[in-house]
Order: sequence, then structure tokens, then C-alpha cells
Amino acid sequence: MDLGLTPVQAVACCSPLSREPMSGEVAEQVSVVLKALGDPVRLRLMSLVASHEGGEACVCDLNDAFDLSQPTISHHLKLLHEVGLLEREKRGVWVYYRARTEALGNLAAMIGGTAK
Amino acid sequence: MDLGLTPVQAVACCSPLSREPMSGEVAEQVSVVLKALGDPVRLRLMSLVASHEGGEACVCDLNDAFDLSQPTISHHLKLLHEVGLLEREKRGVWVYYRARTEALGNLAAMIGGTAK
DNA sequence: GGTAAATATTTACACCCATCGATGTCTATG
DNA sequence: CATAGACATCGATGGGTGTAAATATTTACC
Repeated sequence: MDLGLTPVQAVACCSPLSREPMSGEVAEQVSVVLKALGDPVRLRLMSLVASHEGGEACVCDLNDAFDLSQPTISHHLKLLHEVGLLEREKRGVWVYYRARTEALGNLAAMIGGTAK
Repeated sequence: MDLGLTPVQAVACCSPLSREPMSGEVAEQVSVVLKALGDPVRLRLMSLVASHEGGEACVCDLNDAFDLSQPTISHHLKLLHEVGLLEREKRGVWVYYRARTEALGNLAAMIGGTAK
């Protein structure tokens, strides 16, 4: 059963790619996170949020950065949130998304790391 | 025109996600690499090759690690090769794939890095 | 309570993609 | 040259996915 664990938590506790062959189960989880980043719009969204002052950004700001419909941006943000790469906080009418930098760090270590 | 540049080379010369908003053009290139890793089979293939002794692995070894047809594995290897994550070398009847560790390092820096 | 703004959800659709069977290519060997 | 093995390519197909229009939900404010 699902205990509310996000795919990024699977990334947190796995060896680097070059360390040992990744198991099928782990690969299944990790690939979900990489697939979330494997889209130009979501990649820009992550970068926009992560590089924004205060480490967070309002959806209204994000919508303006793209030539896409509001539901489409909302869809991408939801996906990034579900895999655990973005935190969501509602303040009044606005919704702010914050990048989980430690999740990005774990992912980076998993891809390029050499230590255990 | 295409000068033979692989998507991983676009990753090599771009700032970290958290440093500044990624442009649409760069995101388009980088997402290709992440999409290549965003598949459980290809993720395991990269890990198998990267963690293999000598940093390379024969296709025959890789085929046996999966419950998939040989054409399917060949397809995934070709994709990883095209984006620049795997090097390909034919020696006799066998084909050996080698992981581009510096490409993995650049990708990791792009995701989790903080410096310019 | 009514209205407007911000964001999410639903529904539908066109397109991409992982997979496999069949076949092709290349190399070594007898 | 014929055969066998290793690997790639082709064609087809079923499931996944990005997108938008329409609609719903939530919040603030008059």
C-alpha cells in the first residue's frame, strides 16, 4: 500500500548509478522523477521556481512565462508536486510552489555521484 | 544544420537549475537527456554499464539482465547513445557500450549544483 | 450574498513511445 | 560460399502523455 511516500524519497536512499547495478524496483521509482524533469516545460518550471527569490514562486508568475494555457501549467505543476520535487502552499487566493532543493541534491548525487 | 552535437553537450555548458531561469531553447535540449534517463529500462542499462568492470559492457550481457526482447534493448541502447550518454564500440562480433561519466557529472551539476 | 480573480479538475484528442516479431547486416569460421 | 551468432533496423500496435476548452472550486471584497 502507498504510505504517502513520494518518488523522490526513493532517490534519497539509493546508490549512485556507477556504484552498483540498479534494481528494477528502484529504477521504476527513480525513473518517475527523471520523467517528471524530462519535459522542457517542467524543466523550465523547476528552474523558474528554484531560481526565484525566496526559493518560491506564485503560479500567476509562472503562467506568464509560457505561451501555454493555464490548465496546462497547472497540470505540470501538479505532476512535479506529486513526485515530490515541488512543495505547494496556498496563501490567500494565490498558490506558491517551492523547490525541494534537497531532493534535487539527492537526484544529482544519484546520477553523478561515485561514493556510497 | 546539425554539426553532430549531442544533447549532453548542451548540458555541459549551462547553469544549474537554481542559478537562473533556464531558457526555452536550453530546456528543449536538456529535457532530451533527462527523458532518455526517464525510463526504468534505460536507467538500469546506464547503471549496468556504468557500474560494470572496466566501465563498459557487452550487449550480450545487457540482454540477459532483462526479460525483454533483443530489439527492445537495442532500441534503448541506441537512444542512450544518440543523446550522448553512452559510447559505442564494435570489437569483432560484439558491441561494447561505455558510460560517459563526465556527461553524468555535468548532468548532476546542472540538477543539484549551486555555483555558476 | 454576489461577483471577480486565481487555481484546479474534467474531458477529449492528437501524438509520442515502449515493445515485439520479422527481417537485415555484419563477422567469424568451417 | 554456407552457416551460425551478435546486433541493428523495420513495421505495427497498444498504452501513455501534453495540450486545450469547459467547468468547478476557493478566496477576497463590495
